[in-house]
Amino acid sequence: MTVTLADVAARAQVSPATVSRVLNGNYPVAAATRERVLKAVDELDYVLNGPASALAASTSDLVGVLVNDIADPFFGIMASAVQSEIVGPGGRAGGERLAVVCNTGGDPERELTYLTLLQRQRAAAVVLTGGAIEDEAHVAAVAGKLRRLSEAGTRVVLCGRPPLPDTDAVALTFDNRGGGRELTEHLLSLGHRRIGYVAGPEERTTTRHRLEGHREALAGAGVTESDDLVVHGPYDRAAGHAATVELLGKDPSLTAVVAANDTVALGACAALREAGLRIPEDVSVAGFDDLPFSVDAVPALTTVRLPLAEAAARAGRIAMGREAAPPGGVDVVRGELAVRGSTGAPRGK
Amino acid sequence: MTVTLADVAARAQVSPATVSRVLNGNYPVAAATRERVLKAVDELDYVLNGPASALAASTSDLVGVLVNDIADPFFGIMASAVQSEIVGPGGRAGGERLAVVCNTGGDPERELTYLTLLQRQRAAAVVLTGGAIEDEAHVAAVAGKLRRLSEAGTRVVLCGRPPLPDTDAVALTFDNRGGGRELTEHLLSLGHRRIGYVAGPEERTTTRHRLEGHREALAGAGVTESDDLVVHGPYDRAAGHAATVELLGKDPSLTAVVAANDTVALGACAALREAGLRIPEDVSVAGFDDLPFSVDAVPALTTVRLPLAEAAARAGRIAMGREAAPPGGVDVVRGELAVRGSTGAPRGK
DNA sequence: TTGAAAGCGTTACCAA
DNA sequence: TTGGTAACGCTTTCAA
Repeated sequence: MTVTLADVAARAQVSPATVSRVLNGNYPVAAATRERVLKAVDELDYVLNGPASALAASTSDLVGVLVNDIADPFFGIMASAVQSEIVGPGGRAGGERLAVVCNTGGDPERELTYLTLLQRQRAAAVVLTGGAIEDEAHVAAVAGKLRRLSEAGTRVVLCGRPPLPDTDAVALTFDNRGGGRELTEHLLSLGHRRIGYVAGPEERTTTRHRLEGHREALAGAGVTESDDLVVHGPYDRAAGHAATVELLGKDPSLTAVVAANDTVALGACAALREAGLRIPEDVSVAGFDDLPFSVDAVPALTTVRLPLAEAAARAGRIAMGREAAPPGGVDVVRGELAVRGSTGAPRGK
Repeated sequence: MTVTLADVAARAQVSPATVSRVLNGNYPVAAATRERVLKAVDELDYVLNGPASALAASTSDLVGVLVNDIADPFFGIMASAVQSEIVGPGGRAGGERLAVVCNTGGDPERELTYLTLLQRQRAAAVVLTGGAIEDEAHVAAVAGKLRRLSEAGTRVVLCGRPPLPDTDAVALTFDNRGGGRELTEHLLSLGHRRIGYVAGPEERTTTRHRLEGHREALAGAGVTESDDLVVHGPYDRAAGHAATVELLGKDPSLTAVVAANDTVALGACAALREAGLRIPEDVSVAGFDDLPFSVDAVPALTTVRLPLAEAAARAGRIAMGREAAPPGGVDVVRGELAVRGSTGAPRGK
């Protein structure tokens, strides 16, 4: 029915072994022979059987990418950056790798399930993106799974979450605490004192670190007026909207809002507009990430840029072993502060 | 090294065949035996070897999802909807399917490459989402690939693009033309006459159909002032921004802008704001899709809602054969008009 | 540089 | 209901 390696071999008058070698390009093959094989492949319209190949070689050309929310552009960027970096060895011909994007929805169970599924597929690498859940049992479970994966030859990369000790997973982390601090320091330097903070979901590393940075900045400036202006919620627009409404209820006189994430920032902006407030004249909004649509969707948005795509790309390279893993298996991408537009000082009063 | 089916069989005192049956749940197995097997699986921490299983069964539990731009929330929604629908037969235990999201970037070559890669993986199904490229040679090439895939047992679904004759691919199409017409009719009914149109990339089915609907509406109303106010560009923010600037240059007095897509609409809004125009007081903006962030990011945005998630979910069901394919293999999701907020009539003048 | 052949871990058919 | 056992299609020593 379907064309197999043997068929190609027969037509090219060589052994199956030779065809395999040509296709994988990992062994010397005479030019003339290679020609003949390639011609046969073409004429027969032969497509390698991935599963068979994976079984024999005990590794597949699949790379798993776990994301918390695939509908969030943040993870779209991560996924596409990884995807563009995962060409494996084999160059032009057989270096094709396939990214399997797994949407965990931030759910611990699904995270584990997907890890098992990827283990089952004998994935070449697994990249876990975004903040991790801070539950001891779950962290241990994930670490265990990752250990098992590495043992089976799967390269593991953590991108945007803390390193996991006792694991040979490479970690690429963002400086969430530092970024959070700088963001709030910036607002403080503009004269803001009553700053609302829309935090991410509880028990998430990114949430905690960014918030800690915010609090450090406030403490450093001796500002206490904003201490109670913190509301937690999921990393989505609706939550940003709801949280901002709540903050305005708590303190209608606040002059700035920090959103723990850009998607959340858009929801915050919507809530402010609905309340009849102008951005940035009445209230300044600061988002954390640097999504393409945030740049001009909200003019004068103050952002702390995290070079996401680059970081994700590096994660991909590290996953594939094309770049030496950093000492200790940990690397940090420093947040870069970028202030745009005319984000204003608090309105006089 | 790694645990195999045989190990489990040995420990459970049964044959490998029986273990396989328990794991797949497709053959009757005595309750007591099943217990024993499951216990052994658990104790040994056994994980099925996907490639081996796929080789033997000549089908994998991978489902490919081709998207034009994974960083666009539109496709994120599609992908996650498909992902939540692809549980295969095998219920609780082994029904786990993995979605392989492939980012074509709208590039014909990559589309074909990914199709080959999925064929290589012996994917259980392939879902092609978003508008198709209107190049005869390319369409033929894709049709050929899809034919080959179906022959090999892969279910093929087209979601948001026209059906492919001579193919047993199920097509789920959006009524782009009708939606485009209604959108512009709505603006016309409000009194707008000079309406700019930011179209998608040329040679794309969605671009053409939506634009045709727009022109139908104009022609139907006998309006000719807007005939030259059409600019093409990619489906992204930057293009929406640039196109709007260009449109304003062509006709500074336009009172409405239709964007062929929500992402584009956001760029258009940004350009209008930069030009000092207010939305919707000075210029009304109408976006085509119904992305979560468009709803309140742009108050009073007029949108034609396409029930994306539902459509994608149905595509998943159809792909998996859980729902009868519609007669002729084609189904149409009708655009639904939703007018929100206070999208205004043109300013007096 | 090339060929022969032994796996790789499951599935599924045929018996029992 | 269960066991035995050929495939499945490729990779990879080992020899030549």
